Amino acid sequence: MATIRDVAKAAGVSVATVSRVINKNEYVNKETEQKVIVAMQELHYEPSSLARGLAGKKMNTIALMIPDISNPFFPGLARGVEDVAQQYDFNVFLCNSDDLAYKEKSYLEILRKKSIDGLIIISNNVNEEELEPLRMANIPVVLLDRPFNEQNYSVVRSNNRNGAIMAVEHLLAIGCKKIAHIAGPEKFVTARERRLGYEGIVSQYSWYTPSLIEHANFDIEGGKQAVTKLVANNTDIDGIFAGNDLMALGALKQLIKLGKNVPDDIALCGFDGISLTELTQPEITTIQQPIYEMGAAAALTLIKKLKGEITETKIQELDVKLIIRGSTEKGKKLPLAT
Amino acid sequence: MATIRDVAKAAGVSVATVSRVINKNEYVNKETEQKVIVAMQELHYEPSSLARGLAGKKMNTIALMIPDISNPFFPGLARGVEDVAQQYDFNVFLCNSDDLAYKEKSYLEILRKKSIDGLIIISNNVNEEELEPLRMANIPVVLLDRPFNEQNYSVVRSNNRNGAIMAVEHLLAIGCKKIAHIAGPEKFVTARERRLGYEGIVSQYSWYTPSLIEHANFDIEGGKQAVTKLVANNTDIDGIFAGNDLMALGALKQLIKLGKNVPDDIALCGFDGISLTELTQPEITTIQQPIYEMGAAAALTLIKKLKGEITETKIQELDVKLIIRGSTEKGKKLPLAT
DNA sequence: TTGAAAGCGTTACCAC
DNA sequence: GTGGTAACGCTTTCAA
Repeated sequence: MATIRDVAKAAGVSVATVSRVINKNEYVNKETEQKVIVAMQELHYEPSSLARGLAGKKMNTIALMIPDISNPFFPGLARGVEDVAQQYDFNVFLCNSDDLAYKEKSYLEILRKKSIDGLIIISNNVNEEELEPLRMANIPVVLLDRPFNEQNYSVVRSNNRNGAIMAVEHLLAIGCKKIAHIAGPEKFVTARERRLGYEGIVSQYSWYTPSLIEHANFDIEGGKQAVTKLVANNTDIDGIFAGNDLMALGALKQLIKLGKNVPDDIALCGFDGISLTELTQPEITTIQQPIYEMGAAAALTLIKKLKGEITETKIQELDVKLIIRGSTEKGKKLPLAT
Repeated sequence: MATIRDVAKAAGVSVATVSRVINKNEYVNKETEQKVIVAMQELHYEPSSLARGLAGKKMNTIALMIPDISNPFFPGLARGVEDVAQQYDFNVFLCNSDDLAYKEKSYLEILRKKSIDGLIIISNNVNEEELEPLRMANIPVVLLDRPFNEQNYSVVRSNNRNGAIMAVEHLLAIGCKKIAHIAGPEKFVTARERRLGYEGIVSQYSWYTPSLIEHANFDIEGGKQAVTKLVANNTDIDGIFAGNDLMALGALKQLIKLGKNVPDDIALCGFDGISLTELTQPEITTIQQPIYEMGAAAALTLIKKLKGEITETKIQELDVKLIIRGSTEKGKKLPLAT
């Protein structure tokens, strides 16, 4: 590997000059610049990121900390992040935390040691204090999807509460008379916001009782279990708003197993817009978050901060969208699955 | 951030000594060691990876180059890779190539500049020549899933041909009399191997004709299109072996749309074992690859190479497994979806 | 506009 | 066992 010295020698100039043409900051004589460029090409010179980093430059590396890339919600986000990063010549470290505080902490340390430039994080655990070392090290952080604090950090999230309202209103619009909600764990801001959206609407109705809310884990199994309980406790439910798509998927499975017709007996609406909801029979109506765009927006915000193009912290709340599919199209004839 | 100098000063020893206790290679007096350790803790000293890297040490960073993290096949692999990496204190760069040669090339350059220690790659494009620079730089490479060369690189893959044979034999065993195959693009080794496995079995039968093989893209749309053609050209097909699960998913959708009963009219078997196949109605029988384990094995191999615990290149061929589900359980009464 | 040289925080070699 | 110090490859300040 050729070094900057080799280039300098080959071009007959000083190391400093070569550095100047690499960084394009200071003025360099056009002719000298050409000589240097030629020398760089001939030697296939590639600056060492390490050395630049040590000398105080950015590494063009960010980290993306998510609970679990194998959860279908995250790959889209990750792709959005990585695409933008790629576009701006950044690389991204993938960090799976499993939403475990100790893994997150351990990563935060490592990332500092490795001189990453910035962090995009999705976490329920992390707080001001844990991020303090990054603040000290001047490493900007963007909170994605689940902000714990919207004052001191840039945040990218979607409008969960509105989405929930849209979901419930849609179920009402198609004629549902008693709508249950499968809520995610309360430790998720997103779960809380969606529950609040649901409650905001249904609490005006006389049929509403708190037992229409069933909490469950944000996964398929959670959806199944919740449905079982819900159906046992409330014989006349005719609509379910699931707090995320995975739970909706589980709910659908279980409803079919229990012999319920979806949507005619019970209509179902999910939240997230992951592609799995298009594969079921019937397909699942859902509140679509702009997942990819959220990742992309987070990455863009972070990179602009790193480049100094943004200094203030800002909140980006992206809009969600109701996607109507078979699971709420009552009375429509669907092709049989078996 | 405290540096090694600060620690040395605080402990009243030389920088070299501190370095020694950090690296635990050479002998250091127990007492001095203690002093140093105490000093490190008091100053919250954390060695800079950059500096270590510049000085010739490994960065404990590997790259994972895959086509697209949002393709459901890859997150499991990525998770396997990252888990093992995490366990050995490595970080992983996520690189989405979209299977595009120019993106791959660009990444290969960047990775070299950034002094990554090793690479795990899934690619149809990359070849000996393109990886030469890494070889020169002494950066080990592990080929995952789609080896282009099994001589000079360590390879982790699964037994595609066997899997295909298992799939076809299963379809025969449940009574299928005419089995078609939706094959992936020929540029994928995996697609070719599966097709060969299929042909190996069916070519012995009198009903076999090459028109039973339909090529399509490895995605849902591909599966749909292939089914349309297949059904149009071969009215008496009663079994389909899809070259991967995404195609099987599309195939199922289209079969239902065409009014076919799966499995009674046409049985269906996929390949990969991604979790989506459990969500459909009926659930899809598939040949399950140990996806997570493949990622984990690749990472383990790479890291062992980096640690010098392995020197030779080796091939790991993991076994696949037939998972029987509704799409091949003929005559079994399934709950209705609508 | 350019060059010399002092860092950046480690490691590793050579002395003692 | 331990210390001194060149070297890793670059950026940046200071002079010229």
